[in-house]
Amino acid sequence: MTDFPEDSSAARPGIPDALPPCEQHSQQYAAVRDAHETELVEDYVELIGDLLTHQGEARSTDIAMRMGVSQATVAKMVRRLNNQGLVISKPYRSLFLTDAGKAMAEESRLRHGIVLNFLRSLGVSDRTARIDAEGMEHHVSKETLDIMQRFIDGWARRS
Amino acid sequence: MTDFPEDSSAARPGIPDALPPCEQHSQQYAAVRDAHETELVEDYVELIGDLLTHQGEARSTDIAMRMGVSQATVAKMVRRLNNQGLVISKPYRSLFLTDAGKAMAEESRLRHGIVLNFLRSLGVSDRTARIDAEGMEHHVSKETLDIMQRFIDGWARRS
DNA sequence: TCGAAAAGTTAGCCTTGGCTAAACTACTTG
DNA sequence: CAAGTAGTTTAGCCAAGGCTAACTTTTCGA
Ligand SMILES: [Mn+2]
Ligand SMILES: [Mn+2]
Ligand SMILES: [Mn+2]
Ligand SMILES: [Mn+2]
Repeated sequence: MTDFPEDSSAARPGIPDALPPCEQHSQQYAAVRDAHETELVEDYVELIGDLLTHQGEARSTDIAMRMGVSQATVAKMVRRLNNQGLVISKPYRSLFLTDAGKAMAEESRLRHGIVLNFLRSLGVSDRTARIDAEGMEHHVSKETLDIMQRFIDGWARRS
Repeated sequence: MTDFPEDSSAARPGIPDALPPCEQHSQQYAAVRDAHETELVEDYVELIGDLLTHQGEARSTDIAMRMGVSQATVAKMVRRLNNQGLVISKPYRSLFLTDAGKAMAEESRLRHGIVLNFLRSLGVSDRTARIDAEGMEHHVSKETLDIMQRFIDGWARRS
């Protein structure tokens, strides 16, 4: 079908992929480092949004339980989220999201849901799909996400 | 088709996913933290293997260029890889892989290739597929990887 | 209502993975 | 074969993201 005529290092049967040009190659790793910088923040904000939706409040002890991390670790991260204007926290009270936080939470929730449902529609078990999606979601570009969404739609229509 | 009867929090049309049980949820994040611990090591070892294959030698200056990172950073990582018994390095000489290193390189290369070709076969452009695969590869379970491989096979037969 | 348990905070420690600067070794070329 | 350039190593700095321990505040039940 497609044969990637624009890229001489693309896959051809039997021929192992050559190394991509240096500059492109380093951009791949840079993109991963970038994703990892924002990843934790996205997961916290998404989780806070989910807790607010499903339990009505987001307490740091619940976050610590869900994240599998100490309360001290949560406290430190919450200060960061506060400084970044994503979360509103008053001492000894539950957390809330700023408008920016709500936007990030919603965007993350949507993206996470697409990746999760894409894996499910491929036939991956729910348990595994959840584990894989938790990490994969942060490394999926807009282009890939759109393709996943279309794939889910096609699968839903067909089933 | 499948309706995930075994999991009440699985996707149903219109109903937003509930939060998974606490213990399962924390395992998701733990799996991501685990993946990130081994991720860099895997990328270095895979890259060293690729350089040995495609250029005949793996010099730390080339690694630094490809990774988009300073030579000092590479030197520090190489010492770690040495201590972990993955790489053989003699002062001021190119690097080689131990048997354990070769095994890890090969496993990573295969996994990376499956994820990359899976994205390509979905219709993702080569450039984007390479970027996304570089991060996704570390978050793909055996179960998902097998499904991706079968998907590629089906696509290859069909095209 | 008051005292204990739960929740939240703070301080200080550690490892990882970046960086720059400076010193050292190896390679290349006139 | 002697510079000079390219490659490598080491030292020391920093931020992120974990942890434990000790403390403070809030919540709850007898
Ligand atoms: Mn995630
Ligand atoms: Mn790889
Ligand atoms: Mn990678
Ligand atoms: Mn990742």
